[in-house]
Amino acid sequence: MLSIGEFSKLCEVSTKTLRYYDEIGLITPDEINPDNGYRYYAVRQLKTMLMISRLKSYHFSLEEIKAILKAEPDDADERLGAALHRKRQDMQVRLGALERTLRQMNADLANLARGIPLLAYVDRIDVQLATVPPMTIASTRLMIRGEDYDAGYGAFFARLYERIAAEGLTLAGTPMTIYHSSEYNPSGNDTEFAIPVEEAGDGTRELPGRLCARAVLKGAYPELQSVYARLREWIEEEGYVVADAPYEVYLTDPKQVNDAAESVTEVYFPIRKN
Amino acid sequence: MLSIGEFSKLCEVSTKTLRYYDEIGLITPDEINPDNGYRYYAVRQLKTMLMISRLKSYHFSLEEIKAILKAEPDDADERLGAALHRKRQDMQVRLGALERTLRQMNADLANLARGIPLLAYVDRIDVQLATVPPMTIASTRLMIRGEDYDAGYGAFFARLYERIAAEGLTLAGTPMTIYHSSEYNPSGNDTEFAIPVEEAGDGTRELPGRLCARAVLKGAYPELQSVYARLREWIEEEGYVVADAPYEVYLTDPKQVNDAAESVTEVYFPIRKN
DNA sequence: TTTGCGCCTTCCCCCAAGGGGAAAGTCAAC
DNA sequence: GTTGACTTTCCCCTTGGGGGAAGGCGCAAA
Repeated sequence: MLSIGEFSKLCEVSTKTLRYYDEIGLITPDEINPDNGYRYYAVRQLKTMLMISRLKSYHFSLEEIKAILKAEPDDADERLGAALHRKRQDMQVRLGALERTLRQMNADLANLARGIPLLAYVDRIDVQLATVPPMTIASTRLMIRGEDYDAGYGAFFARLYERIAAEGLTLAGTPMTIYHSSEYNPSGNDTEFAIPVEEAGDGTRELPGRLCARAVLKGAYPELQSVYARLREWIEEEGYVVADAPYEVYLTDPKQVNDAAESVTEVYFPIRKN
Repeated sequence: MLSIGEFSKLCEVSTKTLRYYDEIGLITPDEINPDNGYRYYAVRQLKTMLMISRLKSYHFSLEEIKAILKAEPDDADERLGAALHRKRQDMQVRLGALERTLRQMNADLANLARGIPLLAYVDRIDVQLATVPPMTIASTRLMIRGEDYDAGYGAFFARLYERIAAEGLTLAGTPMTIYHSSEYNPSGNDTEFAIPVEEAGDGTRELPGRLCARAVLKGAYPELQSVYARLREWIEEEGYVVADAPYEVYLTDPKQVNDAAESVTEVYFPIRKN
């Protein structure tokens, strides 16, 4: 039997942590003195704690670790293997993200060294006034999360193309996305995926012709926010106000253009004079 | 002027987040209607928010971002550059740690695939009974954090060697560390760095001869905990109890052995029959 | 002008994974 | 028997917000 202090020292885990783990049921002392509440750990629990520490170093949450430890012996190894597999995927994704972040930081540091402010490029985004003619679009509208966007929009456009083909409609432009939400919500935003067509049909609607501010983005989508910022600056400078939901038009097919830096996207804000 | 909802949508940041940022003073609305408390953001604040988002993607804390944004214009770029530099270091360290973790996970997965439980090696750690003769040690004792250990112990042993040389003492063994703390505390533990010497002198003390359980670790220090676990198991099985603070003896010089896998460390637990 | 609906406000509680410290009880060694 | 070390519970704090309630506004349609 080891007191909490001894156990703590051997595991290199604070007593605070051990009490917390007891509280959440991750590892409960082998014995608790009913008179004074003192916790006593069995020596064999050192190995359990070793396992917990290792899984923690693999960035499992305590909840996940608990599930792994509670597995029945007959399928414990299997479940552990599966969990490790999944977590490895996870870690590889994180690693990739970290590497991209580092490249971005390096680019920013290089710019700074040459005396170029980080956001200087925003002011160089070109904005034009555009008169957009009325059009007919085939569209689906739903709530979608920002993170699911990348994975989802391919599928939505594919389904739209199918529907257009099934109805025998004629394509009249490249895909676009209309952002209807009045604010940003991480758990989902009101988004409309649309493709312009010649004829009206089932599941199509009319978009009126109108005046728009337009900017073109060549390159990665994460830069889209800066395009929005620049557009709003321009709109204010020129004395317009926003009249409707903004939309993006994808001039290049993301499936054809595998280098994100080569993709071309237009951003439109419907506007009117104030 | 943009309402909080509009601003939120343009920045792809929730209104909750914007109110929180206002609360902590990271970005406060350009104007607040004194009648109803409505927040209104200036269009030029979109660029500030863009900057915040970018710094957040670099894993700066909101507190750090605030400090960067509040810098006076004359040295803003300088401070930003310095902060980016530091954070890049940080990210590189994290990247390295993540890569090591992934390698460990791969090793574990390979073991599992061959049907070897992850902690099987613990049971194969060899423990012997050892009678340690009394010795004299030159030592310094202090509170040190687990994380500072790697960086610190080189320095402490270097100072001890200096002192031994200055006093003209004769070396009688390799460096060792005695762990006096009765529990593990992440903010610092009572640790004694010691080197055996032949003669008594200033800042030396006697270590009595005694019975010990000893195990040898070949390889990385992170495995030390498993050696502790195995030792305690052995001590219990054999009917002994721990009589004093455990200590480690470094048989190989960490400065000479650059491959951690080649290092050899002994772990001793002073014991007596129960 | 009223009504309705959507937007905005504050307020409070919640998450992970514990850390810090207080007040009180207990153990063990001298 | 006393002291000092150890342990207990309890409560508040951290980061970066999310969820939802209750109530106050604003703008457009009827």
